[in-house]
Amino acid sequence: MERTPIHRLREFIGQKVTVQGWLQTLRDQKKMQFLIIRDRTGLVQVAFWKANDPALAERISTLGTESAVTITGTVIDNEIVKLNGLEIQLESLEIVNAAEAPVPFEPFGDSLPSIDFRLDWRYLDLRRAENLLLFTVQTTVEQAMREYWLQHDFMEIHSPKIMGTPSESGAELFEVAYFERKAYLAQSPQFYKQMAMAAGFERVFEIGPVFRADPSFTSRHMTEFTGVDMEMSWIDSHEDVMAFTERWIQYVYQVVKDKHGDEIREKLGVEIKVPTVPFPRISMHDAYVVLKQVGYALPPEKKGDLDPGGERAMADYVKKTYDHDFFFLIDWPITVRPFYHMRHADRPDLTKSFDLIAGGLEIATGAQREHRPDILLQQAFEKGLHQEPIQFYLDFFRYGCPSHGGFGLGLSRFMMVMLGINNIRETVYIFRGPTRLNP
RNA sequence: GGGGGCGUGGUGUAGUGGCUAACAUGCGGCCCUGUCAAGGCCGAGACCGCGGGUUCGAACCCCGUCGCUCCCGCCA
Repeated sequence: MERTPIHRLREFIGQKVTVQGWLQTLRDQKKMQFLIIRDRTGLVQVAFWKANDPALAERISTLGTESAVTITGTVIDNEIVKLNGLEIQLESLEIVNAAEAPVPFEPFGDSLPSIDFRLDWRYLDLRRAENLLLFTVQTTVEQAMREYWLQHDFMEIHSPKIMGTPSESGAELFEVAYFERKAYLAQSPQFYKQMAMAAGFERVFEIGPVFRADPSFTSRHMTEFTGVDMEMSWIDSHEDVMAFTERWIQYVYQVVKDKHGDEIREKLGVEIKVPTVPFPRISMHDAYVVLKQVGYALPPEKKGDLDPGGERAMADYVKKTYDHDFFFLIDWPITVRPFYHMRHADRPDLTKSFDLIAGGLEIATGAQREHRPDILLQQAFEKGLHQEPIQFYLDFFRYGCPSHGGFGLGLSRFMMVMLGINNIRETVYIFRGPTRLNP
């Protein structure tokens, strides 16, 4: 018999149905048993008169909560039932996979264990409605991102995650044994998406894993995460990249709001607010002026950069001044940016780059790239890089490479901001950190 | 790498020098004419992360250690 999802049961009043799901609650009384069954779409009460089949009643009595079961029965409209005013009168039940009792923790209890304990039992944690929603929304987010890109003539690429040479700094690379040699896990698809520009693809995107060997113990860092990257050709400046980015984000927010806005409000208490464009743009120079005005003292060693507190202070300022949750922090000094960022022609000390700050959190970094090989090489030397390891990259710019730029964005950070969740471990399917390799 | 905080039944907490370690939830048993955040009664379950010290006496104070967590650095 075909399975009926719980949220459609009302269409089957008076009919016999099969429901498959998890036993969330069992109320075992003298004459009757009530089972609350949950599937991905909702909850339903199942009622059973023990006298109808004492053997079955006995089996039900032994069921642990969270057991996976298949039940069949007749759907009854019953206004006495508080759960959606309907119930299933049980005819048969198959235990697909019994849950041991007790369960390590109660996913539907009043209080939740610490994040660390829940990560040990992540699959149970993921059964919670909030998590089901989060990853449903993430699916929509990625779909909307792709839709917008495809509507604007982007191509999807998949670049390798095993690299032969440390690309940028080398400090945060994981080393792996590669037959007789060493190899490295990619900490960004940066060079390869730029190669697509040299290849004449003109506009590309990639959603894929990136690895950072940073021993960071914060609520917003991971050693492996999903990077959302794009690169576009024939641009005049980083402004072209920002103009695309803000509309792309606006589109994603709109799709999520249309599709899940009510459920997000209901389950997470968050109102999805579609941002207006353009997002405010604030130069690093102006940010320093603002921070001085609002009395935020940056650590003295910060030269041309902001600390996380400074970013949050700027986010507050932008919220008050422009009523906006996003802003671009632009024109970063060359000292704090990588060698491949293009510099302003009239200000060789400033890069044509930006960070996207959302809700006070750094969620993306972008720039126009330097595509002129002689200047690029010179900038690499200035940063103390050696030519040989990056020669393959420098070669991209030798035989006709258009001007280009793009950004890299952290998917889980994006989800944190969109859904107002303050720990990245909650927004990633399975967390990887310096001391977390399981599950 | 630096700093702060926290480690008490399965889980979440209380207890901060006299503890026979408390409460909630979960678990087991019994009871209950349809429950619905079900309810009632009974029960099992922690030697208080680990090691050392102070003290007549330590879950509680001190030192070390491990784990977790948050912040800074770094960044998406």
